Amino acid sequence: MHKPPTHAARILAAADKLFYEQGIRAVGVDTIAAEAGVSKRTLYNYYPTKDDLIAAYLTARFKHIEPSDAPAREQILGYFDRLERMFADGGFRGCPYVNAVTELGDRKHAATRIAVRFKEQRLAWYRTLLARMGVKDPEGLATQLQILVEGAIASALVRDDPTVGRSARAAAEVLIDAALSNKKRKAKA
Amino acid sequence: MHKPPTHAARILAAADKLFYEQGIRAVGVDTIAAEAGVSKRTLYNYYPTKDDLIAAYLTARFKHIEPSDAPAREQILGYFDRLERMFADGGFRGCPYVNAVTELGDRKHAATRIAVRFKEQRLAWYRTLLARMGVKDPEGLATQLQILVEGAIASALVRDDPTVGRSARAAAEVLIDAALSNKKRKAKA
DNA sequence: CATCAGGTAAACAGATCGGTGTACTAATAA
DNA sequence: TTATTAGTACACCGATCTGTTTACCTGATG
Repeated sequence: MHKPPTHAARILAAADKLFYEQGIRAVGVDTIAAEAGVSKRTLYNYYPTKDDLIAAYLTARFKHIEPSDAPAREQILGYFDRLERMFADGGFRGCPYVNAVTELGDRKHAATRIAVRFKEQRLAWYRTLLARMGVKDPEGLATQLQILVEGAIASALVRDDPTVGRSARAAAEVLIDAALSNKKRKAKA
Repeated sequence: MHKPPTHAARILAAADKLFYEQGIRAVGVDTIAAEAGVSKRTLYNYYPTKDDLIAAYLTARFKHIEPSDAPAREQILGYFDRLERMFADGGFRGCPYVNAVTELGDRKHAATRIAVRFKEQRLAWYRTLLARMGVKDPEGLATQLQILVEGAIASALVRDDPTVGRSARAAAEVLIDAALSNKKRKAKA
């Protein structure tokens, strides 16, 4: 039973596609309405301003992840593998949250705040898994893993080369192993 | 003896300030002309299109660096220190090249190609220094260092927190040391 | 003095931007 | 049947965009 998508959903889908593929500032409201097959009036009925639509776009992209029961190290490295797959899929255009921050350039914009929260959520995910692994400084290493992820995204974008995902993954392994052997050494001392 | 800046230079300085602070798409040609204290006609006389001005903006930002005679490891870590200082300076808005790629979203745009060349130049710098240090895979580690730099930039931007520079530097140390101890181990074997 | 390159200010062109107002239509519920 | 709701098509608003045109000015050079 396929429920037909509501107007709001079609608008959001069109905004997601166009905003991500072409950029927030590059796409006009008329274009989104046309892509959604909806009159501009209806669009403005659901999303009173373009800023609201931008915020909804980023909110809808916000995929929460929770640490699973799988081994922490595998979960983290698997994340890098998924990254590389995203890079290889045609049409990769970078991180929508980082892109929104740079395109809008306004720290008080609702979209910027959503972006910050997204990155915080990701950071907490790394931190939880690293703490479970018993590394000495989960917060610091979580930040470093996040740096690797952001850097892989940016590098894949400007180089147009998905294999940086593998490089980032390898770096993550070295950092994690170093943090673990550190712990062992400390434990022995 | 202060030579008065030429019109072309004043226009470029205005473009640099406004493009970097507010974004390429967010700034109009009229605004740049006004900031430069120059008529719009004069601006278009020096830079026939906005795209030309964008390309000139990125070209002017292109600071070549050559490996110096200082110890390679110090040069690389010093680069991260300079990064952190840039983050802490008010008005940091990310990497102008990455920003241009995301804002323009056109791989054939002259500005995009300048961005790619810039990153290649940086990569070559790391590679040369790492090769001088005798690490096993200078190319791979250079990519990883570049990932750290890009990631630190993106993270500093969305977090609005300069200290990620330190985290990236620490990660770079771990990666470099691991690559060196690897080499020693191989040499001993 | 005459010329002319290089600058100015300002209007203009044509397109697009975010957002509204209006008049019409189709379906639904009282 | 009639009133209401939710949608459409489309013109319109003022602002802004890149880029051009026009008319004027000014200072150096012959």
